[in-house]
Amino acid sequence: MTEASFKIERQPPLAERVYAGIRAMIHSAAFQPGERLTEDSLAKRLAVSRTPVREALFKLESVGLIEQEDGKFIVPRLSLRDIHEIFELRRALEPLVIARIATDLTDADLAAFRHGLEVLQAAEGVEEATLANIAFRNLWMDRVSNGRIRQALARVDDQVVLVRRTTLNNPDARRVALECAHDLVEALALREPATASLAMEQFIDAALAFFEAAVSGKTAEAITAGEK
Amino acid sequence: MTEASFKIERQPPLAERVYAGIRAMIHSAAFQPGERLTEDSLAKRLAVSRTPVREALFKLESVGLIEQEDGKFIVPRLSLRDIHEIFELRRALEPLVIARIATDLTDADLAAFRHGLEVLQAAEGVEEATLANIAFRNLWMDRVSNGRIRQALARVDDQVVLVRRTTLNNPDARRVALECAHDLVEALALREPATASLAMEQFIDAALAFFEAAVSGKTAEAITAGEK
DNA sequence: AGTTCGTACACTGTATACAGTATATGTCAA
DNA sequence: TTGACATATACTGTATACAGTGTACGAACT
Repeated sequence: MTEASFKIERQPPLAERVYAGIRAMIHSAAFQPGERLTEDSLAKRLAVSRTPVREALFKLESVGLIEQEDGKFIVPRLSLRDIHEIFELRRALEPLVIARIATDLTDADLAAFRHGLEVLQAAEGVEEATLANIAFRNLWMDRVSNGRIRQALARVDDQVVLVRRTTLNNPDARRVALECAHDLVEALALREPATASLAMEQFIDAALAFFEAAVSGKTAEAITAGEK
Repeated sequence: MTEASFKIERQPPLAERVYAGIRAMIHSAAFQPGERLTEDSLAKRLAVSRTPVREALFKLESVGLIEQEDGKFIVPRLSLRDIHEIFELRRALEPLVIARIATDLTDADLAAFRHGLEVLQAAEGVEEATLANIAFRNLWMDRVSNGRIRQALARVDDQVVLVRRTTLNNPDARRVALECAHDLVEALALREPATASLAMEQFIDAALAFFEAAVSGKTAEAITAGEK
């Protein structure tokens, strides 16, 4: 038994890797908002057949990362209305789950949060800050015991990603996010559900405010997108 | 211009019809919980190729109507835990949206709700009651302006369907559901968000109670499923 | 009889071919 | 120049073929 033999890793289906690939492209803004994605071009670009690409596209659509219109797939232009929708859903779910987490929190969990916060504080530059943010977010999302709620959150998250980059470019936003995360951890430490819930609401509201500022203030393009 | 020419109705893709078909089968309990669904057999049964069936299966999986396990699709056995998860999500979203609806309610909306309630009262038998219930539910779900929340609700609904039949077989459950619907409409009539929200919570809690009773009291099979 | 190996079968994953449809381009006539 | 029509092009929808893999069943060996 010289070989590592515990994990029999079957490589994931091609469709899944394609999904991850396109998802990553969208995350890194490889496509223009509103750009059309055709099966053929993606298939050629990724050197696979249309079939897995097609499957990946449908899955991306079901998750909300792309939109379908008469069978044509396009990268969504998030309007201000879309952003409000997303944040309304976040406000419905996230304070609730964080309250639950605050109730069930173990000391180990708390330590993990404190560590996540430190990483967040230490992060420099956009890339690092983004990663730290995602890591911090995962910290509590992973602790949601209700799988269906976790899934709903993950979907929202996928959409948020579409605009996150915009926000985190702003140093002010990063600073505020850090403060909010700090407050959140404090609240968790108290193990008071109501306080934690409130902290999360403030976190979300702050994020929304920055998104709005970024959208309405930024470029003419972004503004017209908001009027859709 | 003798022909009706407004709506150019292109018939929906086969994959979508297959999706609807399998969905309907699941709703009408055509499969055993835990039963495996293979692409070939469904394709033959529906007289189409595997391709649209495959697409439909993936979509069904993404919606949560079936599960995937090592690439094999199976009809889920809902455990008690699953049911709790579903209802927790409902409790998070539905009171919130009904509060919003209560705020924005027009007189026409109210009339529609009153009519839906009458239909519900007039319904006799399981089939009719089920239909009336769905209709009533759609009444308020259609009035959710936030498309993303509506989508999240629709997903939950799809899962609820998996067990609804069990509950509505019970005349007591039907009676209580009617009462709850009545209270809900009353609350809406007052246009008091908080009252409506509360009424919805009671609606959900009552439904959960009946589900639990049905699962834990009913058959040995159902009980073991609950222990999963 | 039990265990192990091999073979057949059943399915999924992926590629590819073909058909139907919308869209763009160009040509001809008014 | 403009409008209508025809043709070409690009793409999706669906079917089918083929490969790889897990699984069940049976035979041979111990």
